[in-house]
Amino acid sequence: MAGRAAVPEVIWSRPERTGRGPRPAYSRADIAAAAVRIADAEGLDAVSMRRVAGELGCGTMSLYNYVPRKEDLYELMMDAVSGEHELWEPSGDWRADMIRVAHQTRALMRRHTWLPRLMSPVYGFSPNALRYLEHCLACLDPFEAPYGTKMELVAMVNGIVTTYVGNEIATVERTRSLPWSQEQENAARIAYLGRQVASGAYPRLAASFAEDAGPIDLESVFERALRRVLDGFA
Amino acid sequence: MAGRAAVPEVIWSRPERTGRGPRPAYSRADIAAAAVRIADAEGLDAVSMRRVAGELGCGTMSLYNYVPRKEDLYELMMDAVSGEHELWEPSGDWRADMIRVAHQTRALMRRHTWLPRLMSPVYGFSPNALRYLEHCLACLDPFEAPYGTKMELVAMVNGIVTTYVGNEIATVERTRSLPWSQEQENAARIAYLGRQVASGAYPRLAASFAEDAGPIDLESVFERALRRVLDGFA
DNA sequence: TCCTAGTTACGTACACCGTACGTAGTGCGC
DNA sequence: GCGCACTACGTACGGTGTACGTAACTAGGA
Repeated sequence: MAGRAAVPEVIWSRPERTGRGPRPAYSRADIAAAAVRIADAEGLDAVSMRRVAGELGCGTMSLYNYVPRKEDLYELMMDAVSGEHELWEPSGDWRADMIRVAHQTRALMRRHTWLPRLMSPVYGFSPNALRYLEHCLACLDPFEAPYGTKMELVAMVNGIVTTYVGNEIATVERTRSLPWSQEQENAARIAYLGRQVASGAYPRLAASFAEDAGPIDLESVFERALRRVLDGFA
Repeated sequence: MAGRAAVPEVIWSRPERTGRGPRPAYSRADIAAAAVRIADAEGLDAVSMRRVAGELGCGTMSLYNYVPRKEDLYELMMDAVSGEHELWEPSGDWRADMIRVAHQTRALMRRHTWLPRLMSPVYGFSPNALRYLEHCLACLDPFEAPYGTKMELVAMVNGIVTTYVGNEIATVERTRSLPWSQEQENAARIAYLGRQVASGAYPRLAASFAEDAGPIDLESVFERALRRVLDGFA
């Protein structure tokens, strides 16, 4: 009666090892690492129970001893990458610390491009997620406000990072399964947009199109967005 | 040679009707409406090619005459709900107008709970998406800034709405496919969180937990976040 | 010490998915 | 009026998550 609970169950409340029966061949960390490896290399859609089991070298259904549902596999993955956050002694300048947190999270997400798609408060309860949240709150110690407000700030920063990185990598991830390249895709969409805009139906869009802003630097767009949000809090 | 292009193709650049051959039995609007109806009622995962075809009353493969890939079905859905935005004559107060835009989008997303999951710049080229963007830019006419900045503002507002509504409905959507209710799920997670926090490993989290803030009102959390972002721009 | 109950391991099977391909019928443009 | 592009759609393939049944194993209680 390992899995199949008829009652809600957080995977983290299940002990990894109970003592009875044969010693499990893999740890949760092994499984998470295998799944993350696949997702990094071939995209989130390549992460199937069969594929992960294959990567581990066991039968497909054996995985279900460790992970009652595929959702929980995602949860293990999220916890594993949350563990990549390197924490530090808060500097005393909460604004600077939050900017550092945000940049680190952005780097994390660009390293694991499937992460924004999986981002959800549902995965906010894992050990490493709690550890990360506690660190954010520690950085916010000098920020005099109720914890409710601090939580809102953390949620906001995480939201911004997720949104921006998600947008940054959307076309990249999308064309992974398509028979043409990202450049071709972009060119086709720009061409179509140009035609629409030239129709005269969207004057301001046309003006925006005409305004030559030079090449856009994703990093600085992100930086500006982040600072504006923090300004809104101060 | 209707579908199956080896070259990138935006669905909107394909004419809905070419003239040759039998008159199509359904319009794109019909198809989008059917898909939206299913997604609203049973969740995005219930939207399959077979299911939509069944809803329309045609064979599964007939759908592929209208929609080369399932992705394009999503694109039709996104355009259809974008069309639900009701636009207005800008008031002259861009801040007020953007707040109104944001609230309307939030309502739209809460009406179609699958929308945040599908939100992506990839779908930003559809007719109704362009119409919506043009409207946002019109609202921002009094805001003196280059179009690049206005675009960043619109992206930011959309991002905030998506993030917040996405978080609001995450557990609701999640438990749709689970054998237990959302309330049970939440209770289980809170209970687990309580146990973790009580362990003493997360002092600030514990303090936050202890701080009785009363029931949280999602609407006002959203409102605060939105105003902070707009403040950051002004 | 032995027994047994709770585990691990995993093969088979089912219902569902997206969609490639082939075939038949239809009606517009030349 | 002919030809061809189009619509319609059945079949089939390789994939998915996972329910279920069975065999092997091992730690705890008698």
